[in-house]
Amino acid sequence: MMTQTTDRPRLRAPSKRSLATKTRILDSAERLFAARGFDGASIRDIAKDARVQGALVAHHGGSKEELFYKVVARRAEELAALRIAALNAALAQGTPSLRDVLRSFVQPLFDKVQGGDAAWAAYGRLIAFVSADERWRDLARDCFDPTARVFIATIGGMIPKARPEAVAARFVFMVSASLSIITSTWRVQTLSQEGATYDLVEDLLNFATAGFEAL
Amino acid sequence: MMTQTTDRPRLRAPSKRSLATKTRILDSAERLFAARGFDGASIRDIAKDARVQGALVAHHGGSKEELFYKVVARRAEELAALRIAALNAALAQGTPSLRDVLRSFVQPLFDKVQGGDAAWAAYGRLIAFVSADERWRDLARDCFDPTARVFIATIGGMIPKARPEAVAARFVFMVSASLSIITSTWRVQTLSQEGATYDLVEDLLNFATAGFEAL
DNA sequence: GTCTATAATGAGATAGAC
DNA sequence: GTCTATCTCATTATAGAC
Repeated sequence: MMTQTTDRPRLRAPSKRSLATKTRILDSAERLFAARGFDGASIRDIAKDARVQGALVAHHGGSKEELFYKVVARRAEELAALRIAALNAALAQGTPSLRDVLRSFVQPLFDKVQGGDAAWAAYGRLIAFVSADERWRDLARDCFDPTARVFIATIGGMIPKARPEAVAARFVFMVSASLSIITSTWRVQTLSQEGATYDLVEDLLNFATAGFEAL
Repeated sequence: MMTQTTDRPRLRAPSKRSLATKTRILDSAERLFAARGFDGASIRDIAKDARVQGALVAHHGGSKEELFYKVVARRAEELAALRIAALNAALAQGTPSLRDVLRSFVQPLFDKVQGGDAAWAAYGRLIAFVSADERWRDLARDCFDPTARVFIATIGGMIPKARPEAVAARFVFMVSASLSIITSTWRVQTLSQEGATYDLVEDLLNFATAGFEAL
């Protein structure tokens, strides 16, 4: 997975220009992977989009698969930190509601996705791709499972009678439903024949909270 | 989209052998598209898997995109019929519960997917791909929206106070969660540290029914 | 309806100069 | 760290014989 073959530290830090190039490559890869999927986006397209020679993509990203990993991992840590911070803020209030806990998982991503940053919007679609395709099983485990475990443990503690598998299953259901907001908002609009915008995140929280409380 | 350029009927019916070949091609395409996605599966792989020359795939399937459409559409009609039949059976009993109505949508696919038929298992993954990628928007509309509308109307009739958009949104949440059973059962097992099998369909129905009833 | 053969393009990866 | 150039292979699609 790593480009470097030894564990020795690099001789010098990368230059500012190099870092900027690498960021541009990762940004382009993120956008194109999100738009066309892993196989649908080519290294050449990514290089062109980043205004860079093809060999540079290999230099900064390694193989195509390594590049995909780097793109997904890049924002995963920030997202995890936001979610854990939101959870801790909720827990600090004494006895948070189940809805507060679920919100602290769901809201940070949507704040980013709907916050006007196109890169985060792309990243949201990327998460949906990763979650829907067993091919990225290891990647999902590395990037998203640690946070999920914390939330599942917290939720389980709030519903002592519930079996752990039932909590985990409902959590996966909720995550999947939340990603459908990113991939399928158009579908909700088509099916309800409504053009108006509509706060799907609040609706998801209503739906999921009730689903958990039924335990 | 169609291979024929005119609407005139064909001069003669396809031979048995031709039909068998076409079926074999669609079966292989279904399996490989489900395993690797649209871009990940090549026409060559499909031809090889079907033990057929590449040109025959083009002859029976048209372009790669047309082939994908045909594969998805092939079982969509049967699935829709099973769902509508289950719904009508539930409605014939007088006043079915919301859970019964939701089950009549969800259960037919899982009966097929878990029924030991590998082709239907592949088709289930295919539906998950189609649902998660806006690229197949038109395909999803053509193949799955008519049935969805019937169910949304029925559910809406059972919860008169609910806004139509809220019902449609919850329906999309439920569909997405149900597809996560196909794509992410391994994830539930990993996150709950349980090796045991577990009836996720019943759990999904509990989750979704509570989510709808909260309206 | 089936096949061989091939056209035309694009893919990922890398060697080696600077 | 960057670039040019190129290798090798796979891709979809189609022409034309049978």
